[in-house]
Amino acid sequence: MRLLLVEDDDRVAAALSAVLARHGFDVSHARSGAEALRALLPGGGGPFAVVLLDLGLPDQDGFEVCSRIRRTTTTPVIMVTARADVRSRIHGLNLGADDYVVKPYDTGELLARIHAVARRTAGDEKGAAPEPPGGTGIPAEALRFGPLAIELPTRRVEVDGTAVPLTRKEFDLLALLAERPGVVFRREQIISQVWRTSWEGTGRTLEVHVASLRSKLGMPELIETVRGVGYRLVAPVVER
Amino acid sequence: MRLLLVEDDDRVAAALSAVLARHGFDVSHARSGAEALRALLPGGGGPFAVVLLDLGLPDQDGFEVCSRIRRTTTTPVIMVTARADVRSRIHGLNLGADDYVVKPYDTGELLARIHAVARRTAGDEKGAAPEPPGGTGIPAEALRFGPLAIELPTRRVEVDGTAVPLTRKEFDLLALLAERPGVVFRREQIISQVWRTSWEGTGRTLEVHVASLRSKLGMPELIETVRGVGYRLVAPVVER
DNA sequence: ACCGGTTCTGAGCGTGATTTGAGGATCACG
DNA sequence: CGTGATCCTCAAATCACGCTCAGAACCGGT
Repeated sequence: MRLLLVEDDDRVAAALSAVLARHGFDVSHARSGAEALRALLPGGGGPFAVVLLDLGLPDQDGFEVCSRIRRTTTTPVIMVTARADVRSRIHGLNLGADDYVVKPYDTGELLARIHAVARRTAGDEKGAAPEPPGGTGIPAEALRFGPLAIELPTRRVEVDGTAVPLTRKEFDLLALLAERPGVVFRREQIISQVWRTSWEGTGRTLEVHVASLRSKLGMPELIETVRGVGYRLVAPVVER
Repeated sequence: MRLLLVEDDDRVAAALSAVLARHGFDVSHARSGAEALRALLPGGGGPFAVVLLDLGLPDQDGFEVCSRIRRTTTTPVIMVTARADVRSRIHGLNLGADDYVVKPYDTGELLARIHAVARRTAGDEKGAAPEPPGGTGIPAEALRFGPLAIELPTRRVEVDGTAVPLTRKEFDLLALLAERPGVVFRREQIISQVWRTSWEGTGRTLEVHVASLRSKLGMPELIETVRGVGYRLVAPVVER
């Protein structure tokens, strides 16, 4: 379960991250409001089950950040802050925050509250931007590249209309590249995203998975290797 | 918007009711745990958007009441109590409560928290309480997948026209998957939806229920396991 | 308090998915 | 054209994951 921790103080963030990680959360860390909003964009590391938002940010007002998050996503927000006054609490909650926890807090309680919020919102999905106009309303998150179709929620991949069974890693890898067609992902980047451990692999693992993807998809040119850097998904030339 | 206020002290209840009513809520009042549970049964005055639950009840432990509410409904619960210690808070939240407010509280904050919870829950309302047999003829919301029919309000499941008795968890699990055929639910997602109380699950529980579902339905292929991710209900083949 | 049904736990097992390793191909650059 | 670095292929070994089964705990109704 992924969390986004928005906190400018690195020491606090590190300590809290450790605790959360120990309880099974996969924590991303943003040091500013801008960074947080970037992380919430598609491909920014999400989707996140919950955002823990400190109000004392350097670049902008925490309330403002919350309301921006609300404007583009439905990702739950728990405000975590030293501002204890009732006015702030009410303001925060009315801005769309799901909970408001005052520092200093008990770690166990914070965990319980995170769980409570996540429990309610599990299955909401789509922390992404609102659907582009003109859509049918239902199908939502499907990516297409010529004969290739990738359905995120369903984890199905089709080439020329016939389903291609992919394993977990293969699909995650493909989905990652497909989220940003054309841009080059570095090997470490890919590894830390697909394998959620930052273990610096010294094996041929990544290559093997890429190979198997290429062969399964039957479009070997789709995934281009950029020597010394990583890989990228080349978008077939489409009219614009 | 309907609220259920569970509070044994009539004076407190009256005062709070007045405030809530003034803010547009339709408040029902229960004086005991038993009364509260009765109110949550179908036809008891609900459905309620939120339950405000005082822990200091005369007839039974408030935690117990919460846990019972959770066992049969998904109605959000906000615990409102004088018990301020962290242990109680954590316990309450882990029992499935959505929020925990300590007396004395600020009325404005309570309102904001009610709204925050209701906002999240708006539009849930599904497999809550079972409808009494011989119902009023309300159009049953039924899902069909080939020979399989699922009636949500009635919690009945039929295969080839013959009823299949399912246990509570089995039904909830099936209903969850059936809600979005084809999409893959992660194990954590399923657990937090079907088992509403947060619990560090380190067991084979989910597998066991899936297995029993598969065998009871006699259509083992209906629920597909997606290795490393979770499960999905295979969508009926549709032409496009 | 009892009883029947439901839910949870733990150990062992099988099946794929993932990783590893060695050698061969390819590339960039002098 | 040579050379080192980088990437690819292929198969075998490892490992993680989900499945089964049986029994224990637990709950709800009588």
